Amino acid sequence: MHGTSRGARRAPAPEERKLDPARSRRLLLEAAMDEFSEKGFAGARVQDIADRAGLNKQLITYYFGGKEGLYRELGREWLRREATFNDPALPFEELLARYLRAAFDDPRGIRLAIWQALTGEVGDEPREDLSDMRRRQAAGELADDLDPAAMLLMCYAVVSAPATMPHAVRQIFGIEPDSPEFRERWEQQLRRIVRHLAT
Amino acid sequence: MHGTSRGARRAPAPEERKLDPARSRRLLLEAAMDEFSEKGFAGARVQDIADRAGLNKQLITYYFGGKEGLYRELGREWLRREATFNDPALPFEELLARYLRAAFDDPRGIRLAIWQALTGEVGDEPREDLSDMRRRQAAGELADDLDPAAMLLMCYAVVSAPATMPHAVRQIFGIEPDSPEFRERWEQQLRRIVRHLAT
DNA sequence: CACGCTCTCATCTAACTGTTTGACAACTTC
DNA sequence: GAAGTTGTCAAACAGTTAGATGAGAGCGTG
Repeated sequence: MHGTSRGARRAPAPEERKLDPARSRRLLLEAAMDEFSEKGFAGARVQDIADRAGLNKQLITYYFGGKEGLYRELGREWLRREATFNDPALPFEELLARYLRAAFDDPRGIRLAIWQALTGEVGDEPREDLSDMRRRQAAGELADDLDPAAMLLMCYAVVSAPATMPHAVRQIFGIEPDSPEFRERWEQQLRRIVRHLAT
Repeated sequence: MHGTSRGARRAPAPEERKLDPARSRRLLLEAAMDEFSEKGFAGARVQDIADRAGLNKQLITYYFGGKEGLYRELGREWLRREATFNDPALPFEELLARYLRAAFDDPRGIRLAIWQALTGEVGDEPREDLSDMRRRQAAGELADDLDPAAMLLMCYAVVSAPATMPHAVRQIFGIEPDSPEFRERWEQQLRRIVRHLAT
């Protein structure tokens, strides 16, 4: 494209701008996250994404090269965010609770991941690091007869459960999966389960 | 093209009987289960279902009134099958293992359920019965401080996990979710977890 | 054999979807 | 302020899909 000769662009009108590429990109990505996490790739409509962003659908092609490009960009972006979470200093119980709350507050990432899993899309995510879990096991936070890998998968499963099987929540608990009551109850139970698995 | 009345149909499998409505229905349902569980409702193609069944796609309209009718029928059928499973005489650990093996042997039902959950379809499934779990808790199969409802949801989650998050399995365990190695390892770990939760 | 149910095949169409095209306004640069 | 670039939009386009229709073959039964 244009060479690096272009210096710092003139301050782009701090207040209100009619043409704001960065803003448009962001709006589209945000709208796409909503739509794709809600309906999946096949179910999502480019028109709906554009409508939600309040922009013309043609901009999806313009900025991302089409529906699929937008979808991929979304996956990449979310992967970046995902990485910065683990805190070795926290007790495992707290760490799990943190993940759980994040999942409740914004289930879109989880829904997107599940959809990718169901449609058999393979992301190039790196091998999961088990060293932290092993350390916790050595420190007595996890019983010796349990497999750190299995523990991790179980955690993924139970944190995602409210998002992936809301129908089961309604059936079993008789309350809405996103209600404060359920959030609290599920978190407390997970805490207890983790405690049981430490001994 | 078509003008010549083609009396020579392509060899219609001499020994196999044609014109068998029950068989056609079954073939279509089976093929539909494959396709829908694999690609979801929006992603599945009527043509593909017909191809897989080795039948004409028009029969889908003929027997089920269209794609959606077939989809609904599928949900109803699977619900019926699901019901007959619980065996109160079995130790909980064994019961869980049974569910797990069933899930491994045929993940289509689980995949379909997850897809329904993601797309927000509400089946009219009955309220889940917790009495058996309560009985087990009273009998000492589940620690007193744990919620039977939470236990049940956790079981659903961990049994479904290999089907709903195969990518996580590959990341964490480094093996294929449907490999015998993983099946065995996951079952053993779930058994141990259940044991931990009994005390 | 004639009749009705089962099934195949080819064709059509109506709707829908993602993308392309072209016009044009907003903005930058000189 | 003029020229050129970038951002945005509306309409047209091309591909796909589910479903309808009609002609007709296979097959059991009266």
